[in-house]
Amino acid sequence: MLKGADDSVMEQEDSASRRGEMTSWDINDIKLPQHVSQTDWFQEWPDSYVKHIYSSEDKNAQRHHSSWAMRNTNNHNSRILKKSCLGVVVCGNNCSTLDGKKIYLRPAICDKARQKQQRKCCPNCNGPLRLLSCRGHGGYPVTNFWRHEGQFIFFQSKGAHDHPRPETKLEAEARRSIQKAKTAFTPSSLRQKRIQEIESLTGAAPTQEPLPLLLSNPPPANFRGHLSKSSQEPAPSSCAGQFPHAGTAVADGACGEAPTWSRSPSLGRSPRAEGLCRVPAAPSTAASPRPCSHRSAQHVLPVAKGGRDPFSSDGGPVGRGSSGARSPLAHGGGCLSLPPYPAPQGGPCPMASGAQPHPQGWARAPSLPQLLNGDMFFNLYPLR
DNA sequence: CCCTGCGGGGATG
DNA sequence: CATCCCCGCAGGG
Repeated sequence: MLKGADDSVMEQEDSASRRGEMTSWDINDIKLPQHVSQTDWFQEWPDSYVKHIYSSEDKNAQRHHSSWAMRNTNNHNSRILKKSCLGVVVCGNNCSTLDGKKIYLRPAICDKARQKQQRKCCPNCNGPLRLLSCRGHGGYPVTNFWRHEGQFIFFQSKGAHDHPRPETKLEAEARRSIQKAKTAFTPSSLRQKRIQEIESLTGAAPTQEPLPLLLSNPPPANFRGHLSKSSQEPAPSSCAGQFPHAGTAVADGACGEAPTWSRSPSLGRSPRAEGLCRVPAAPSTAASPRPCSHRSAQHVLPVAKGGRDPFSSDGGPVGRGSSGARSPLAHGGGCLSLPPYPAPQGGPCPMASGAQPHPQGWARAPSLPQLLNGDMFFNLYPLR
């Protein structure tokens, strides 16, 4: 409300240290600052032990949103909401899209949905999907805390994400709905036939490929609806697909490599299991109704109760000396992880502004302002 | 279907 | 005591 849009980026850094007003408190304090001269714009990608004070009017803050995939964690304290990061879903084959981007899907928040998600195939190459869990906080997932106090909503994050950014919530939703729309026409059983029909008619591979939206397609009609609905939460990063440079920013050499893969030796099973998913070298021809069937391969994880996180690669946190092993810094910066999907004009990124100044490696944001220049930005961000 | 928040409860330190 | 996690439930889109 007091801020200009254009200073959102620099502001963060600023806000963090603004006269100690912002940092002199801890989410656990009995008393939090009562008078705050300025509230922060909602931060879409908070990272690295930051604190923010939002207006209690801020929709995103009210909903405790984050573009990181955060799930509710019970801390047995109803006054402070705690959420922990689920990491990011990557392609087990470490494939790249035609424009060189890596696959960084948003882990489903719901446990069940997440398990189901992992049984699906990479939208790009049909390979198996793998959940790269977050261990940015002493071997544990990064945690975010929210506390509603009077006129403000206090936010604090602990830990630095040690993985690429997943799709934003809107991007994930958009992708889902597109896919659904694509398959909606055909009642499952007929799908195959249908596709073949189309194929024969058009003489070309049906648009039914692995995952359409991957390579640039118009966003679903309802996308706009989504956006406008949440016009309060417009956004940046997602204007990906359409922006050439977005792709370059993505992972590539920098991000998805080595450390990433060395990470989960024990996932489910032997990597062989992936074989079930056909993994064409050339995604473009992969087409056809692929029955991705590496199902059983995954949920096999014997979930010993108490074992932590059955989904992710390994049992415990620090356990495998991982934290030291994969320092984000090793990846060189600039991993935007903009999803390979096209982004509707105006970009979905619901949340707001900024780019995080913290050079922790992954968290380099694509500077919203760069993507959306002035006008657009303002349109998306009605004054509040 | 899935997201979100709540809260009981177990495991571990 | 603390923190971590898992699970089911309920409300809502």
